[in-house]
Amino acid sequence: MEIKEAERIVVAKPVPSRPTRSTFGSFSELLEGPVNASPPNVCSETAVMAIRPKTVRFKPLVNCALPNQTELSRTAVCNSSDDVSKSDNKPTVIYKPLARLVSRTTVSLLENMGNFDTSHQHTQQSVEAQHPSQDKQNFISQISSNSNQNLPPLKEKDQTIESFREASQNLEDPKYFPPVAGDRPSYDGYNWRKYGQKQVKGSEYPRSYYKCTHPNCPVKKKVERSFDGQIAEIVYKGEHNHPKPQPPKRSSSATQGLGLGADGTGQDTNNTVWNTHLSEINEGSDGRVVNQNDLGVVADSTCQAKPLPPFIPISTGANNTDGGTSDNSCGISGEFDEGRKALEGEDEQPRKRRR
DNA sequence: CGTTTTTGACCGAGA
DNA sequence: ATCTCGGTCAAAAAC
Repeated sequence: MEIKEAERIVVAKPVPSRPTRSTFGSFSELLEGPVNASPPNVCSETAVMAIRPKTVRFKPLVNCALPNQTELSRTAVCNSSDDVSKSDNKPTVIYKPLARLVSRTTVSLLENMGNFDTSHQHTQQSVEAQHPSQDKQNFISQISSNSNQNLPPLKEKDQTIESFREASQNLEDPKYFPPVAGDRPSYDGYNWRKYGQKQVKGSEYPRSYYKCTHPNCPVKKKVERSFDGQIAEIVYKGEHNHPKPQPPKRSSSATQGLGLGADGTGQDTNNTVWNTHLSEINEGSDGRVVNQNDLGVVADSTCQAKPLPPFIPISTGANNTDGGTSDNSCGISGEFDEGRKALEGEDEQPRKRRR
């Protein structure tokens, strides 16, 4: 692996140099540049295959984000979707929420670029490649399979999808960006307080630990984000013992940003919906892992129309088995939005979010 | 000024 | 008994 990393680095170098596009008007352009450029190269860069973004990336990499992203996208693109299909055959087993989802990042990037469809499948595969472990593969496979196949109509899922779609739409819409009520009130409708962050060994990205800010609420969640702020993985633990805090407003302007993404999910009606979800999720998804393939959907709608979604594995802690699922639904939508925002500019987010 | 985030240290579980 | 690792705590910093 190490060797590959080295290679990867080498490969990555070219990316930074890209900025030759002196005409970068904005950061977004910057992103697009590498991304757009990558596809073509990607194919040619079969070598990239060897390059595995899996490499652990440390915080300081912020500057490297673009390069890495590019890599990711490339890798994703390079990988053939065939493998993905293969993965379908694999048993649907789930697994520890081991962090490992590069795809997210890739997906997000793709989404931004609009090339999304081209790579998301690959992305999954890339993930596999990156993670040889069975569990992971299975996990991924499941995801991919789910995404490719149509998942059972889980309500939660639907909502998620909708929220994502909306979110995606919002993304496209410049208006969307308005930092939604800060980051705390996650779009999932709950308020979270970060109480820790750590670089987990197996995961590529740092893992953040959040607690629900509600007084007696034991719910916690772990979120792994790529540098670009995209959520690689979310794991919920526990169950909210309180209704969602009602966002101050979502009827008018602000509503667009927050409301759509999260609310579209049904937050306005939240509690009710949540409960529904709880039961639903528990049964349907085992109450453990929720694929966010739907994201892909979002991307799809946004970009081209391709069903393959990036997946974001969301896992709930064992506790959720009983009913913590509500968290899931919440978190999912919320996190996505966050991720999206992150896409816009992770660096700035923290600032914006805070007051 | 109050709240949240950051981040290193600490703790417990598992190997 | 020791080591590793994930999760949490809590002081300091940032907003």
